[in-house]
Amino acid sequence: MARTTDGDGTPVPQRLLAAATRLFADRGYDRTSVQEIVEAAGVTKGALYHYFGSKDDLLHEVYARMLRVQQERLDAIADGDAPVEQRVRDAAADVVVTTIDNLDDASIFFRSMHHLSPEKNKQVRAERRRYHERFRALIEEGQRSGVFASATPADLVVDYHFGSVHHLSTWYRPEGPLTPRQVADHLADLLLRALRP
Amino acid sequence: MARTTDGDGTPVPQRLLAAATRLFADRGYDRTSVQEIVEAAGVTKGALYHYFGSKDDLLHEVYARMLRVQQERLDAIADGDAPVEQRVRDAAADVVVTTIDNLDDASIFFRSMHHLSPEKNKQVRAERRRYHERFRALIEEGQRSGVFASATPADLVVDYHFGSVHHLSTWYRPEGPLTPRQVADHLADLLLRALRP
DNA sequence: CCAGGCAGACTAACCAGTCGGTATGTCGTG
DNA sequence: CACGACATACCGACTGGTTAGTCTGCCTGG
Repeated sequence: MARTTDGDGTPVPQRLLAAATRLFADRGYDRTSVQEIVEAAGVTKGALYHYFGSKDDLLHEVYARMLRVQQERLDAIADGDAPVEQRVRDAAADVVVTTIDNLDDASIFFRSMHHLSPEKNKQVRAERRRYHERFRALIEEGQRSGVFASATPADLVVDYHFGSVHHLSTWYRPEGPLTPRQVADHLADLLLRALRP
Repeated sequence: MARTTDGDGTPVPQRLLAAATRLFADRGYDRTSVQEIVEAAGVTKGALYHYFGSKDDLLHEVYARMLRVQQERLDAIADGDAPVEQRVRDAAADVVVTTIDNLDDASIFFRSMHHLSPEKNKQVRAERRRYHERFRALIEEGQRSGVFASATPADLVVDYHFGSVHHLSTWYRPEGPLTPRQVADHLADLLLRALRP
C-alpha cells in the first residue's frame, strides 16, 4: 500500500475534507475549484477522485458530519433524566456551542443546501427533520406538563431558536467580546424566558 | 428611442431584475447564467448589458431594493410616538411580514452576500449595520426605561430576532397553515415574552 | 438622419471529471 | 525467502462543455 499520509500525519481523505470545508466556507461551493482544494490539501485531482466520487460528495460529507454530531448530542441530552426545562436549556445551549465551534461547517450548511444533488439534498433534509422533531418533542413535553407556555406552536418555537443558531455564522466572531459559552447561555436564556408561562 | 417595453407593459430593466430575482432565489447566483436571465425576461444579452454593468450589478440591485424598503419601514415605526413596547412589537412583526412577502429577496439576501464584489459587499454591510443599530436602539430604549429586561445585551437580542427572520426563507411555505401575519404575531410575541422583566 | 435600444455571434477563460500511467505495498507459492 | 501477480494510492495532462462579457451592426422613433 502506498502513502496514505504525507508530510504531516493526517490521512489524505481527511486533509481533503478539511481543505474543502475551509474553502467552501470562505468563498462558497461554486467559487471553489477542485484544483484549489487539492492544492490546499497538497495532493492532486487523482487523489481526490480516488477517495470521493465527485465534488458534490465532498460537500455531502460536510453535511453528514455535522448532522451526525448534532443529532448524537441532542439525543444524549434529550434522553437524560433532568427536568424538561433543564433538558431544553441544555440542548438549546449545546447546539449554540457546537455551532460556534464549527462555524465553517455552519456557514456552509445554510448557504449550500441547493448545491447538493437532489437525492443528497433530500437525504439531508430528512435527517435535519429528525433533528427538528426531536427538539420539538422536547418543547411539546414542556408545554403539556405546563412548565412552558403553549401560546406559540412548538414548531415555530423550534424554528425561532434555530434561526438564531443559523444566524451565528453571519455575525459571531471569535475575537468578539463574548465566549461561545456566554453566547450559548444568553440564547438559551432568551428561549427559556420566551417560554415562561 | 426604441422599445423599452415589450409584449407586456413592464420596462425591460424591471423585467430583467424580476427574472434575475426569481432565478437567483431558485438556483442560486452562480447556478444562474446570464443567458437564462435574459431568456426569462424575453430579451438578449445586449439588453442586459445595456442597462446593467455586470451580472453582479443585478444582484446588488436586489440588495439595494430590499435594504431600502426595510429601512424605510423601520424608520417609520421607530419614529412613531407609540410606547417603546409597541414600537418594538410593530417593528419585529413588520419585518417578518415584509420578509415573507418578498421571500425570494430574503433567500437571496442571506445566501449570496459573498457573491457581491468586495466594495458592494462592504456597502451592503454598512447599510445593514444601520438597520441593525436602529433596531438595537429601540431595544436599549426599552431596557433603560425598565419595560424590558436587561439580562441580555441588546445586540444579542437583535441578532436573536433577525436570526429567526433570516431563517424564514428556509422553512416558510405560503401553502402552510400560518398566514404571514400569524407568523409575524407569533415571532413578535416570542421576542416580547423573552424581553419581559 | 441620428442616437438610444437592442440583437446575437463571438471570445477568452475556466473547470469538473477522465484516463492512462507509475510507484509502492501485500500475498500466495514454490 | 525470492518472485511474480495483483491491488491500492496517487499523478497530471487532457477533454468537452459552459460562461461572463464584448462588439458590430440593425432598427426605430423623434
